[in-house]
Amino acid sequence: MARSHPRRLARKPADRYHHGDLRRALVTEAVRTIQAKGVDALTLRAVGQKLGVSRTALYRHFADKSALLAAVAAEGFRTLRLQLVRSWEDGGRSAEAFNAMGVAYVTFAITHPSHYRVMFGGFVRDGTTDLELAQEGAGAFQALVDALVTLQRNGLLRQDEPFLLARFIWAIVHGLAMLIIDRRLGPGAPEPDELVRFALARLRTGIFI
Amino acid sequence: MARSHPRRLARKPADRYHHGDLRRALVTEAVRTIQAKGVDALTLRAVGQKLGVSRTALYRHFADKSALLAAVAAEGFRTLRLQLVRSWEDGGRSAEAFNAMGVAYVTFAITHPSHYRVMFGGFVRDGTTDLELAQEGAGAFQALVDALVTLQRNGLLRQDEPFLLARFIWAIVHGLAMLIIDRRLGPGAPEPDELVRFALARLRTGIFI
DNA sequence: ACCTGAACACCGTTCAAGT
DNA sequence: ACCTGAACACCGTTCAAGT
Repeated sequence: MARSHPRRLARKPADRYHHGDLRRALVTEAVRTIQAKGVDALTLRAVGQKLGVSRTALYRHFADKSALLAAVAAEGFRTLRLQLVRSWEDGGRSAEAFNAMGVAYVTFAITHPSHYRVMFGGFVRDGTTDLELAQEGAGAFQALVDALVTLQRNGLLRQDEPFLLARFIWAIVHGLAMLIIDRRLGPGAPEPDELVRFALARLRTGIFI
Repeated sequence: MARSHPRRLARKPADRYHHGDLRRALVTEAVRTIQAKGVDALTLRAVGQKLGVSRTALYRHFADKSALLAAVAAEGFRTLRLQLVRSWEDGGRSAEAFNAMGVAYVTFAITHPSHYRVMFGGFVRDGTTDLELAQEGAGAFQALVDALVTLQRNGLLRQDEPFLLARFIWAIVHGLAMLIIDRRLGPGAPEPDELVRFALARLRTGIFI
């Protein structure tokens, strides 16, 4: 009965230090804020406040705001890779599964537009070569390369240099995703699915006569 | 001989008001700063100072920073359109000229990475539908559509719906441009020219067997 | 080691006031 | 109409100090 007013929120948590993995909690909270209100709305002060931690506690785990954003981007690439691999494997590593990968890629971007922008929008400071970010980015790319190599082995795809081919495919889905997110395709634009389907169909036949 | 120290810079310009078109000067200076030091380095205070104007003079011509960035983006789309049209016409509106347009697009982005990012990076406030920006963006897109329609008329291109086809092509060059700018293609990536050439070659044959 | 509050330098924006 | 300086609210970051 030491507390006289149990209904009131305590000003300080029982344990003064953050319990568990503060670094992880910071990234999660940052992702949540970015998804909900956009990158511009992300402030270190608000993130700290949300976690019941001072606004400078973050500097124990990240060099600066850019480093936090790099972690957010890395997290995004990990999620993206998992979804790509799932589409590929669930579809039986077939040409149809390749199709599903393309749709999954664009769907991820449309579903998490702000997060996707952090992954690609140049928010991470230029000089920085964040190791985790580089690895996760390369990992997502590798999922695409693996699928292409498999298709080539099965005689379904031209024998182009796999990395060059992968960069080309990546540019297509990335371009589609970005244009859709930025609402640059105009009001009369077709649905994302239709765009992806058209792109894949033209990759099948070429566009020239 | 009223001035006792001619060598010293005058604190104030002879005429207290900015001469000529301040709006135009603000955009030009913003473009210059962005190109030289990136979007993050753009501050309204610095722009004003560079033009010998107070830091709030800008608000006579733009609602806020986002509106200035919209004008910067619109300017970028205009320049891009001019370069696309020039490549198309100088190449004789041929299939080869179409090729040149693709190279010109990616070249523009690589030559003006920060400016290009402003055009697409979601810097312009979401709610805003800046008229000038919408028009210039549509104009650049139309240059691509016109070229495609001409190629179709000449029997060089499949008779797909031109706008759908244009969005597909746009996604490809935009995706290539963004990945290159963001240095996402890795250290072993081929030169931009090679990427564009490969993309166009695969658009010719398709990628499947 | 990890966290804190106070302080610093900086920014976009507003506003009453000047010509 | 166009421009100005002062002021406001906000932010990332630093730092000496606490446990």
